[in-house]
Amino acid sequence: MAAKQAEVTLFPRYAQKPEKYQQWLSSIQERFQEHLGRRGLKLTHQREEILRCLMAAEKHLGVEEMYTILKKQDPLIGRATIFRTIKLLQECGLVAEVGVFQNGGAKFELKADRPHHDHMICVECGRIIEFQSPMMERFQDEAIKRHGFLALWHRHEIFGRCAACSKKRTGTP
Amino acid sequence: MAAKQAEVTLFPRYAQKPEKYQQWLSSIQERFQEHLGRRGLKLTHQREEILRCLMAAEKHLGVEEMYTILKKQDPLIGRATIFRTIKLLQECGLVAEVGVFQNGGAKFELKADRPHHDHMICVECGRIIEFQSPMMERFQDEAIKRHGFLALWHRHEIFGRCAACSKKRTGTP
DNA sequence: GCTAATATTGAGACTCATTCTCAATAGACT
DNA sequence: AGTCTATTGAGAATGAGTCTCAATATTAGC
Ligand SMILES: [Mn+2]
Ligand SMILES: [Mn+2]
Ligand SMILES: [Zn+2]
Ligand SMILES: [Zn+2]
Repeated sequence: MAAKQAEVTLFPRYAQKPEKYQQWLSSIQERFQEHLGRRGLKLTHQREEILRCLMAAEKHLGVEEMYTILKKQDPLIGRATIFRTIKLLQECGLVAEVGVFQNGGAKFELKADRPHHDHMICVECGRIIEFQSPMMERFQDEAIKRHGFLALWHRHEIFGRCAACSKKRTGTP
Repeated sequence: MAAKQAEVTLFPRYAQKPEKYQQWLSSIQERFQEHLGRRGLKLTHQREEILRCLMAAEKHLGVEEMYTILKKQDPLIGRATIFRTIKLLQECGLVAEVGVFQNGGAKFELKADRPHHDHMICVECGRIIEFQSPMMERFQDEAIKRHGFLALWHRHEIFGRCAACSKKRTGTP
């Protein structure tokens, strides 16, 4: 096969350290492989490429976007395979869904090794702002305990206008 | 028309005070009417019934459920009208969407005059637990400010197993 | 490397929530 | 009542996501 390495944009925190990046890359791939092994599933080129696509993209990707990207390398790839693979990646905690907004479909992001964060989504320009609030998480945990709930995952999304779009508004009434 | 009053289950907090309930009912209807008026829209029987349906039900309702309920009084009502009306009610802040979960469609709840709350959703039995955490909201607001974001609404849903379903599990490995 | 057993794939059919279209009708105003 | 609109419901259309199935790729064992 010896296909030329996909032209990935380096994840910013690894921009200056390609060795580290390679390490990170394989650690994640291993984690995926392990999950597959545990369930008697196989590692295929498609699954590898789909994971690579999510690792390379430094943003929240929709299935259609991934399809467009992946088709360049593998014109025969099918949407169904992307959906199926994303599901597998979610199962093993490598990928999270974000921003199931009214219009288009869901978006996904690589979650591996990234600290937990939530999202503010601009309804004007679609920008997704990531934010962290340890305090918020802490009181969330408290509420969960208070109700004897067993939390598996959560979704906290704030919809509104980003700073840029708010500014634009005030200029034109 | 003089149709017999819909057989509504009283909202619990008004169970002992029917006069207060009537008052609440009309205050909400007025608010809806006002919104319609402001946009040159008309108040129709269907719109009234749909709002009444949401007021009477004391839970989070899906469109299909509402359709079933409403058909009993008006066998000709159409799903499209329900969708359209819900959208109007959301616009004027009377109704909120909750728990767009993987499977079936969205659920809705009457929001008018109820204090803000978030949801824990049991992935086993579908139960929806409402909870409040002023502290959480407070730190959320802080994060919003920090990012210069203008929040319009938010969705904070925790998925997992409710206390009852957790208990059931521990009994059978 | 070759084979057998099994999982995977992609095309396209399918599902199902939501939206759209449009001709008939109902609401608001005078 | 009459006029001017907005609304309605039936059914078609859309679109994300899932399913089916025959062809193919992967893996483990030789
Ligand atoms: Mn994110
Ligand atoms: Mn609620
Ligand atoms: Zn914006
Ligand atoms: Zn439960």
